[in-house]
Amino acid sequence: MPDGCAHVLQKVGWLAESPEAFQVLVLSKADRIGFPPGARIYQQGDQAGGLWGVVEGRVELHLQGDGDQGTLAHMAGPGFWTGDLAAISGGPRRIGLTAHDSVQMLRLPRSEMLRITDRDPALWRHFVRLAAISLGTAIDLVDALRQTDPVSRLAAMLLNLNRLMPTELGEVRLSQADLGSLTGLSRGVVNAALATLEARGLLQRRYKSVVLTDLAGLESLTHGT
Amino acid sequence: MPDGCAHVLQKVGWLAESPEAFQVLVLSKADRIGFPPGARIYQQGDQAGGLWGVVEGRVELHLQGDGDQGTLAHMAGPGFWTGDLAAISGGPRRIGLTAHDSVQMLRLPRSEMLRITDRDPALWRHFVRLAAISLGTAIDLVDALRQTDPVSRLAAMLLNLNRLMPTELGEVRLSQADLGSLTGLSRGVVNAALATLEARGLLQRRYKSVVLTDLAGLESLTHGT
DNA sequence: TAAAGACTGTCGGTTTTCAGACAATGGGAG
DNA sequence: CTCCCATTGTCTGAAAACCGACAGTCTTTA
Repeated sequence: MPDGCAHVLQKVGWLAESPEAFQVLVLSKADRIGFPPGARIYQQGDQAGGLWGVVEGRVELHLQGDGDQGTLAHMAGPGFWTGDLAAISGGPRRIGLTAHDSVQMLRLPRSEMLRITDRDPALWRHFVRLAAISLGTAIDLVDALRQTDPVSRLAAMLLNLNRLMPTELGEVRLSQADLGSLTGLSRGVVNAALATLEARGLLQRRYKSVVLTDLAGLESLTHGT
Repeated sequence: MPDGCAHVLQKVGWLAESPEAFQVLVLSKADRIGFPPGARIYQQGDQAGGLWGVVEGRVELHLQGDGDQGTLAHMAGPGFWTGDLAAISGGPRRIGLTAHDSVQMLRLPRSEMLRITDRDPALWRHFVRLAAISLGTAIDLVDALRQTDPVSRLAAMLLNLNRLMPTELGEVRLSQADLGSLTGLSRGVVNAALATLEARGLLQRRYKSVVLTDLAGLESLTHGT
């Protein structure tokens, strides 16, 4: 098993809840690959390449592969897994993945994945769980994007980001421009919305980051006024 | 096996691609239940109740369970399956489901589902496929909601709806008010956007419906510009 | 330490959306 | 067949978001 992987992965995400034998099997077959900031990990239309997991750093999810790289749709940190849809169905990638920081990734090739499940079909169950988590994340995203009020939408998006890239202090380290891209709002409106939320004591604006100080308060904003 | 189910289900969606033994097993264990228009099938927060499949009619997907019933987020027709996330992870429902028309549903209880997979763990694989399809649908929805231009957003949403509730002529039978609720736009803007698309020859406005006449043209609107 | 670059907070003009209203039209009920 | 109601197409004023621009602040690099 690659050194340093297990301690991270077993602390975060779905793998921790799988049987240890399964963890060992997955981790021993997975490659560890590093990417510099901005590097393309995979993009829309690529053929299925297996599962990818974030070990360290943050990755950007892109949609609408406009020939180029598509627009920034979401971000995620350690413990996030992706590629399940393409890996399972064998179809082309639906999203693109790009390194935001310097990133350490874990890759389980599709062939290895199939080999593992061939040997023990019951392990499919754990890939089901993985897909279910991805689906939950997508639903959260839809939930956030359906908010029409900028303040609510930003609050929902910040909660999602905090869930996908957790820090001890509830800090979301993203520029307001990035938040604008994620929410589909202009930078000016993002700033105003952040100011509103700060005035209500729900968060603090920092340089290139936002500190969420009242998660419950933010949550209450997202379900109807 | 319930009469009349197989011929529908085997024509649409994921089940058709599964081994026949799996189809028979699922269909023989599933209940068939009818709902009148507007009836609540399940709602957010409910405990996992298994898989639901649409046999006939159309269902509404609701999000943001605002105490009441939440806002209309999506619609789907025959061949659509849902409930996988809750059924698999055992957690509470993330979305609510309501009958739009008079609806015939197929329900596979969670207990039956687990019994089936206990007997033959390899069948998990087919539930993975099911979850993957749901994830693809969710990504499509995110894709549509991320369009900022009303015309593009509406075009993307119409394509999604046509995919989820296919008719022979590419007809989406929904009022402009419903389309407004689905896209998060006001009715007036929906009308204007439809007029624009009609002027370009991409669709035809009808009473309580829209006929898509140029799917490729609509598709090209959704990626950039 | 100093300079350069990037980000934030804010402003004003322009464009767009929203909310509500109205007449005209289509479809269903009796 | 006629009436009734829901839906459409359109318009208005009010509200909001977008865009570009600017000075001030923060961080990093030389």
